[in-house]
Amino acid sequence: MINALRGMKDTLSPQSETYVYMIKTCSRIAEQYGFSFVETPILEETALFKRSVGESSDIVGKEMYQFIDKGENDVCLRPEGTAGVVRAFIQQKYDKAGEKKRFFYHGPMFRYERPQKGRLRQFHQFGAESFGESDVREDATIILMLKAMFEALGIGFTLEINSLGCPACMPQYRTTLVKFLETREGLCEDCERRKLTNPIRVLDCKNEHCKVLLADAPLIIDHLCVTCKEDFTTLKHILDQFDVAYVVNPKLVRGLDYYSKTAFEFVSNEIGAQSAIAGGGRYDRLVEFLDGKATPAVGFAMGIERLMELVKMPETRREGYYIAALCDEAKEIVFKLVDEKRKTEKVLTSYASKSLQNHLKAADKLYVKFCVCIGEDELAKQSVWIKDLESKEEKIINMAHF
RNA sequence: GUGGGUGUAGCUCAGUCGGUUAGAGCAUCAGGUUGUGGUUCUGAGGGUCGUGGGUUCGAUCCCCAUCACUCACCCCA
Repeated sequence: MINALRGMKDTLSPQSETYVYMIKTCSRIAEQYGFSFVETPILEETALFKRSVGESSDIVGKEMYQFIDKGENDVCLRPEGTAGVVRAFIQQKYDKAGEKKRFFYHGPMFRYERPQKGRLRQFHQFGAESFGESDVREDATIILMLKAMFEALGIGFTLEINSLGCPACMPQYRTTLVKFLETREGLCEDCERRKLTNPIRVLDCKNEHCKVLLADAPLIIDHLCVTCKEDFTTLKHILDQFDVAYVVNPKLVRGLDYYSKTAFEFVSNEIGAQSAIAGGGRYDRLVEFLDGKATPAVGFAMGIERLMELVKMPETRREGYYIAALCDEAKEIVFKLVDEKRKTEKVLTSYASKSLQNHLKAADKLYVKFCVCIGEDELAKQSVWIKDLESKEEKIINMAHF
């Protein structure tokens, strides 16, 4: 027997109904916020992710499904969605046009990790990216949009925000931080490495000893330039105004290298250790990094599998018809009626002729609203017997009027 | 990559201090005097007890390995 690969899952009913419901709900809301659907390839040139996500990240460093294709191209399955959308944005020359563009996407992402609760090798994200808008109100809007999505889906969350600074203040802070780190002895191996590659990430270290050593580390939030500081204040102000509860987490850094300024994370405490349900922020320099014309941008991604078990689905109601034969002679007309009715309704059937009791049981189980049967009596009178399984009303109507 | 837990019927799980034909509930299918469901009754089908090796007269049970699933670390959505 051949099984699905490790960390890869089939999604069947009823989970698939939840999946579809989530995509529909989030897509609708994204459209209301002016975003349009974009579909980009799952397979991309490896360089795209090395340059965008960053070689210092674990995602690129050790989690990519990377291989050489038959044309000798170094390619990989996308580990996240932003890079592809940015690439498409630049390839369409939207950067040069200078228009504001807003996109949303959803689909599979791939990371070669050890699977656990809320972490798969092939998982799905819903995300959105906004290009050309540098106003911090866009950052706030994206957070409000996410809030609207979670509310529509009945999902509770806590929101953490931070500012990572911009080219005007971040490098300076970085130097300050590195100097501080030089004074600390006994950081873990990972942190020693990060010190050189991406010192900001050291702050996010989960190692208890490191936490102690870093307790009084300088924080970016205290070293922001005037603009960044003002923007962060505006963001907090808007969130207050719209009753979005949040906590400022000065040690919140995004795992991907391209973020700057606003960074945020939506967290749930109901789904195990992998508690981040959505994350995002501003990445004003990424378009440039990928050879486009400098374009401010902000976006987010949410993990669909992590949210699936939190979604509160609307109540399902009985729906559609079950049409079946009580005797072999009725089979032919039943088959015809089924096909006819399917032009306008959901119709289920049985190819076997069985007792009324059996058909009622089957219809009930399939959770349809109407059970329709045709037997000897109905054939003789050219009628159908129909029962509403909710109201229990039943009647016999002319076949032509069914 | 590292560590813990678990692998018995389609599903959820019992069980054998190592002993002959391995059980239950749910689900499925067939019936309950010839046309009335969701909460009835009866019966049936369905298992190489994850795989390979070892110990033993004998292993589903003990030991080793392996694979899978799962949770956590790490990382991240």
